[in-house]
Amino acid sequence: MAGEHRSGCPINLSLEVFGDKWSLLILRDMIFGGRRHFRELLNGSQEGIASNILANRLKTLVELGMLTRRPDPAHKQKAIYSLTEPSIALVPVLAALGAWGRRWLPVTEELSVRARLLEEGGPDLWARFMAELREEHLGVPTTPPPDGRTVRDRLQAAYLATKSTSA
Amino acid sequence: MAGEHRSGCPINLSLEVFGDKWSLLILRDMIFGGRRHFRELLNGSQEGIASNILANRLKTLVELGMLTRRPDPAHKQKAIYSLTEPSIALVPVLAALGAWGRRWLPVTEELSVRARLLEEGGPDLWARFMAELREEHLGVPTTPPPDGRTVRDRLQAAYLATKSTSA
DNA sequence: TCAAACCGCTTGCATTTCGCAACTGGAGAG
DNA sequence: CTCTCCAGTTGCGAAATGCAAGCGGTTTGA
Repeated sequence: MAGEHRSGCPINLSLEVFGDKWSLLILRDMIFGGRRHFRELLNGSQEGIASNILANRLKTLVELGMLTRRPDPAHKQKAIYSLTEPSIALVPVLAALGAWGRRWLPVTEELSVRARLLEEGGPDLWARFMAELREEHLGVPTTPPPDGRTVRDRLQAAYLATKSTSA
Repeated sequence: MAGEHRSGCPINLSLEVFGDKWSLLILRDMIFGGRRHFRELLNGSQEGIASNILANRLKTLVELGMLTRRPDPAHKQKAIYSLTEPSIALVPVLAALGAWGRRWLPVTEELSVRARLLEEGGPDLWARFMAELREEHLGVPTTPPPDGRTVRDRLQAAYLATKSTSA
């Protein structure tokens, strides 16, 4: 499975992990949307991923160590997907990518407000967000949110507020 | 050509631009390797891109506004590709991606030393590098390098030094 | 108790993209 | 005049993509 690499360049190796149109969107939905189950990822996808492609990407992301998969103890047929440290560490990459896309591409207001907040928050906000993800996905305890709301809640609230005013 | 977008999310739109295994490598070779011609990109590619794929990607990158193409006045059959402001603005994204890949993937020492310097240099170094790229590709004058060497020269020198010691 | 909805996928199949190798017409150099 | 270089192009088999339908099992709600 660990096939040959085209080169040992960090950018190339990164592209070998998520150099396709879907993998990074799945990670985005898990990171920012808090999705953990197959159906949540399938039905919640803004872009409409097909189930076979989702299944295939989840499998390879698990094989690559970007995700882990375990059965849901409360629901025998559900599987829970969790982020790993490498995928949590993508937060700054997603922030940079979101900032670039927001500046140069025809984004919609409501779907880019999260990117704006993440950009404005800077490395401190990213670190806080990553700590919350570690708690949620890896069980690593963190301090409670400074203002009582998690970073994801704040991003989500901003998204919903923008959506309602632009509707 | 400006077909439909799957969504207005900045991450998704970014992936629609370079969500494949080659486009970002071409931009990387132009940004860090200083390549401007088809043959330079074809023969200099660490990863061995095929000529039809290179031609196809250059065409779509031009159509998307990430590159411009013009004939070489000194050599009638040569074409010169130039970065545009959006592609120059990818420097922070490439820095973040390189830093991530360097930390989590099996990179080689010589091919990741550039990523390390870029990470250590931080936003100031990125801004300096982007100014040099604007001068080189867009004709926007900038101040001479503070220490007499361009950022790309410094990155390249570090790469060559690492390569010779690990050979 | 039993049907309906939901669970994570899998399968079949048509379309698109990828990628190798060979090749093209034209220009530059000696 | 010929050899090399130039930016691609063409043909074609292999692989990936994507749509729609289906699968065996589980949970839910009446």
